Amino acid sequence: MNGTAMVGTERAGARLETDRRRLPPEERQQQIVDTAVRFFAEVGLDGKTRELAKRLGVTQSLIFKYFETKQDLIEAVYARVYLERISPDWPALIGDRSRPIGERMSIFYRDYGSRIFDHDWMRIFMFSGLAGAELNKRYLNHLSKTLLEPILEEVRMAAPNTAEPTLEDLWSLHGGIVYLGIRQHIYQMPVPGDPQHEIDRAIARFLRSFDIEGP
Amino acid sequence: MNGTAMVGTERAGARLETDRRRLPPEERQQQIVDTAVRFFAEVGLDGKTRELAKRLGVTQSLIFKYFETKQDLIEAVYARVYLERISPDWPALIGDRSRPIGERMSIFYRDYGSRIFDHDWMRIFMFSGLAGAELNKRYLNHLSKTLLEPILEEVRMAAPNTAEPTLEDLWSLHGGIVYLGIRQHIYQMPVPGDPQHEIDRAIARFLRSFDIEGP
DNA sequence: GCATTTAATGATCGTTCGATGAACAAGATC
DNA sequence: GATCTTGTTCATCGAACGATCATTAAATGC
Repeated sequence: MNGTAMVGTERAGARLETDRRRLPPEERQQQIVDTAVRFFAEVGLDGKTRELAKRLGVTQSLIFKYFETKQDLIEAVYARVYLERISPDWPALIGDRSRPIGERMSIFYRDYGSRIFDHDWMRIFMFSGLAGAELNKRYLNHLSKTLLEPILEEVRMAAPNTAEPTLEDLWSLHGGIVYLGIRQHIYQMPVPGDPQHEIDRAIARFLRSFDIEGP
Repeated sequence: MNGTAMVGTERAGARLETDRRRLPPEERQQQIVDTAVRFFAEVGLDGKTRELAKRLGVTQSLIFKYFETKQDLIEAVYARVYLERISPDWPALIGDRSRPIGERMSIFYRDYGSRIFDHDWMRIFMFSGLAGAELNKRYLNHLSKTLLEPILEEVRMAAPNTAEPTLEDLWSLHGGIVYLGIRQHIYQMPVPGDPQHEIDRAIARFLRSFDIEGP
């Protein structure tokens, strides 16, 4: 199970797969982080460096050539995993009043779901949250400020002035959607085959309760 | 740094409250489980028995007099914590058609919330879920069968025959409510001071989206 | 082909883990 | 107050942990 690219020199295939492979440092470092993401997502941040090394097919000591401490490796895993979860396009999408709010929310949560309904992300986010990492709070605060609050404003614009939605209402909708991923990847329960359909239903119910047409 | 053992009042020969105390086995066992619940909820199931012993003010070896292995202790923690979370009264409440469905759901989730919006429970449930414990699945399946499905039936009874709610709709509502506790106890974020108010809003929105009057 | 550089290994350090068993002492009974 | 029971401590085990460092061998330049 060698996942990485073979190096240019192909010498008549006499090389054993268990050979000691010499990778460019940058490539090796990336490989370690890749594997560490999957590894820590499975077993938790208390996963042992020896087992990680076994998955990598290298010795445990090699890991410490690329990361001074285990904590440094974990930080690299955080950095890797927290990228790719937030798109800079979302604020523009949310504020695009040429489209109905239901459509905007549907597209947003379709994209959002495709990024966070991910085994590794879900579990590492939960592990780090339980460990008290500051990253989770920063992430959620950022989410609230740059996405939920703008959505709230747009929903208010679209709603007849009867009863106004609150930010907590949006957190509730958000929680209901995220809970789909929690059921699947944390509790490992079966979930509906088409999450987007459930998400659209949740959005439609939300908007309908404020007399707004859904997606 | 260790504040457990030292004595403040120096009455030589007098009864020292922090002395090595000899407890009835039943009492000691209960005390260990009590402390272990709080301890594991804080640091996770990988918490070390020596640190737990320090909190108890006893030696580490004493723990193994009452529990053959650490895993046995964890099972005892599970058993302790999973009790008290489900009331036998709920099915009768949910099926009581002399009251409007909104009121029944409000009362149910008020009681449910008072039981699960708990620091120790929330975290241990999440830790054990991440560890792949079978208990979580059993708990959630039980919840679905004995509570969510009956609620679904009652909501359908109360709804005009326009659009029928699904079980997934109820999971979505449930997730939105539970997410309040997750934000508070897992991510340690500030949450609204009156959770019941938010819960009632969520229920009202849910029912309203099916043209039913809320609580 | 030989010297140089440097990934990667292998052996090992000091520490800490869960767990064990002998020794000790608190409390009841007589 | 001597005796007995047993809750608790003390000392320690082997395994496993993160981390270190001298050694080995694959790539590179001359």
